[in-house]
Amino acid sequence: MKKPTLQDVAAAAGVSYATADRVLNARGGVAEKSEARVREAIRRLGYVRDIHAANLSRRRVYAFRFLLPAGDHGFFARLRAALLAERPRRAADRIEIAFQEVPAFDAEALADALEALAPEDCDGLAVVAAESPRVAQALARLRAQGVPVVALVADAGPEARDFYVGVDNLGAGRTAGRLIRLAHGGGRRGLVLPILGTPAARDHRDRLEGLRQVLAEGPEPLAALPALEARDDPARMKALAREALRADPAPTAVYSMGAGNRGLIEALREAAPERRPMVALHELTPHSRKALAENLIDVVIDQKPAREIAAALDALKALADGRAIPAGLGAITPALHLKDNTPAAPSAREASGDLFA
Amino acid sequence: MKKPTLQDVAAAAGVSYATADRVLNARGGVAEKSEARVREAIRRLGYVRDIHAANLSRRRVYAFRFLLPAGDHGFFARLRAALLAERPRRAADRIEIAFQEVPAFDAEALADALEALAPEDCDGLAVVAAESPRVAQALARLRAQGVPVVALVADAGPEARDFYVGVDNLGAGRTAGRLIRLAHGGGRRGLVLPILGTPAARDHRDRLEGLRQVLAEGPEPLAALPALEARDDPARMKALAREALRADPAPTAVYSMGAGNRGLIEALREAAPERRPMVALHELTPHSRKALAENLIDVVIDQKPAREIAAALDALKALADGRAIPAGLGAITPALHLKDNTPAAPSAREASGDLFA
DNA sequence: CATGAAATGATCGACGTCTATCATCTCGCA
DNA sequence: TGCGAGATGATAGACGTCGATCATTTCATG
Repeated sequence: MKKPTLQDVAAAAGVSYATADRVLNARGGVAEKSEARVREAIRRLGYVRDIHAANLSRRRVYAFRFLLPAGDHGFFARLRAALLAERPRRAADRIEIAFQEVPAFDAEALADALEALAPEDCDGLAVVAAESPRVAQALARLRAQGVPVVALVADAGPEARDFYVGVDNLGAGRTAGRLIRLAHGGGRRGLVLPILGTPAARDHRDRLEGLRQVLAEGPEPLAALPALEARDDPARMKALAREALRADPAPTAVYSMGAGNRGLIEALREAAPERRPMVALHELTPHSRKALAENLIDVVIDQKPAREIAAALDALKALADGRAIPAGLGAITPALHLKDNTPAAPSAREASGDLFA
Repeated sequence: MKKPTLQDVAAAAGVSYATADRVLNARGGVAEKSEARVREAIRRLGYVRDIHAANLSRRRVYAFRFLLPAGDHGFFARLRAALLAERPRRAADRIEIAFQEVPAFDAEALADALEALAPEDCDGLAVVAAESPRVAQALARLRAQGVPVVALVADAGPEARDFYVGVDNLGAGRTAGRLIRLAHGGGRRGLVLPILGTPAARDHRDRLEGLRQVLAEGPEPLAALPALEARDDPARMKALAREALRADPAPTAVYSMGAGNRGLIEALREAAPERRPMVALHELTPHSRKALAENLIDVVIDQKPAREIAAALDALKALADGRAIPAGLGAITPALHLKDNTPAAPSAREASGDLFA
């Protein structure tokens, strides 16, 4: 009734432990016939290698490396904090997390960093990728050298990595559009103001596209203004938003799909509270939390960085162990937060990622 | 640089391995002075017991038992499917999941089942609890016998369990209210129809209370009809909903906080599609997915049963190992699904929980 | 039939911990 | 001074696997 060991498998296959081991660990030098009998015994007994005993024996620690964009604020800071928070927990499972910052939004710098990586000190790599030929090539080299690669948040293209963990940004944009439509129920007319960082960013483009799709749907399309480009800069955002909110006709809804929302929130706070537009924006930060609490905005769409980190680690572990990755692990569903379903803020220590304070 | 072993601790403390082991495993018979030195060495070296080596040595497998309400449909079926899906995955981590059904909504039957449990074949218990004296007492006995108890979905009271995993139903109801307010933007007047299973259910009561709080808030309260009691029965639900939708004035929003939504959806499908009310309901099922896709409803609030199961297992493991439970593990934030952010449906095999098909 | 390569068996010492046993040492106290 | 209880040390054998080494068997080939 208890779990069979490799010894049991060997006995069942009528071979020695050594031969069963040769098959299991693909050491070669086994006759086809014997190999078949061992595999059959494994199947029949439902043998599963005891990964923990194996790791103990071979003194294995999983060295996983994360390449994350630098940045002390906003989403990447949360991603980094989530990673550092996982570090001590995963240590108990022999997972050692190496963490390296690379310049944000810079495919060349990312490629440099990837090219500098040696496969021997890395059992798995998670990277906020970019769709660039050099990045793809650097990843191809690493994978050829046996390093599993997980793309995180931003994909490198289906061919360039083993697994992708991230949200569906088109779906996020469509969901924002859907919420905006909901807020224009009862046949109310509206004018939607989209704000993005830059159309050069793939995720922003996807969100905008999703928004437009839904606004254009159905018998009563909603009108949209041209998208503002705030370049993820709070000051610029504030100036643009202030002006746009004063325009006539005023927008009835605002969807900000990039960063720098602090500026937008300041502009909203200064504007007349009555008849403020419906506002949806991205990422749960101290500022957006506060804005929700103060009824300055309505919805925050969040990428759940902590979940993305956890999923990436689980995927890397599965890849390193040669196991199947559970279905749906990489498809992170963006969370919608309104005023009353916002999880408690992480403590200051966790948020800063400083676990040694 | 590598992780210290108990051998290292013993050497650093100037005692033998045997004494260090006596301290670590509280076997007694150690002088206070020695014990202090061992503890100090543990602290200084940052020693952490290698749980996997320890489990290997003592042939430990975690026997966790789940008591879930019976029922082939709806939420509990999803909870059960999620549990069975975790079973093979957790087996690799020496976690053995025993699973037992108890009659739903029956505190006495639950207490019977709990009283029948023997602590020796159970290293941890997760249970969809109820706030009843007998249940509390049965749980108290088990905990006194060293069995950690996690309440799942429905709490047993803060004193009666070690940990609670579940959603904040008041917050869920408030969020539904918030969405309904959002759908009545621009000063539109409205009439909200709440539907629950039974006011006897704590979660339904909490959701209703949350809804009412938010509807009553602010300078422009929204009116609500008396709550209908559908008793989680689709047929009854359909009849009640059909009648309510035809009333004059018709409701502008419907919030169904219980089960049996199939009936509500059928009633909506039969009603005039133009000017249908805004609809929010609970639990992502095949029916609610379909209704989202067909634009019959607007929002589905989901408890994320798979996440609740995973959190319960993680909590049980941490309790069994005497580790701290990560912050925020038990507080499941309910998910809001609109038409475009609904995760892919689990395959038929997964949904049925039948993994051997 | 001898030869050599390929296949197989047997076994050892790790890995870090647990459980157990037995021998030895250190005291206070009679 | 000697006794006994309590504290400590030393060590063995497991847990299931890995990575070796070395000896033995099998078998096609010349």
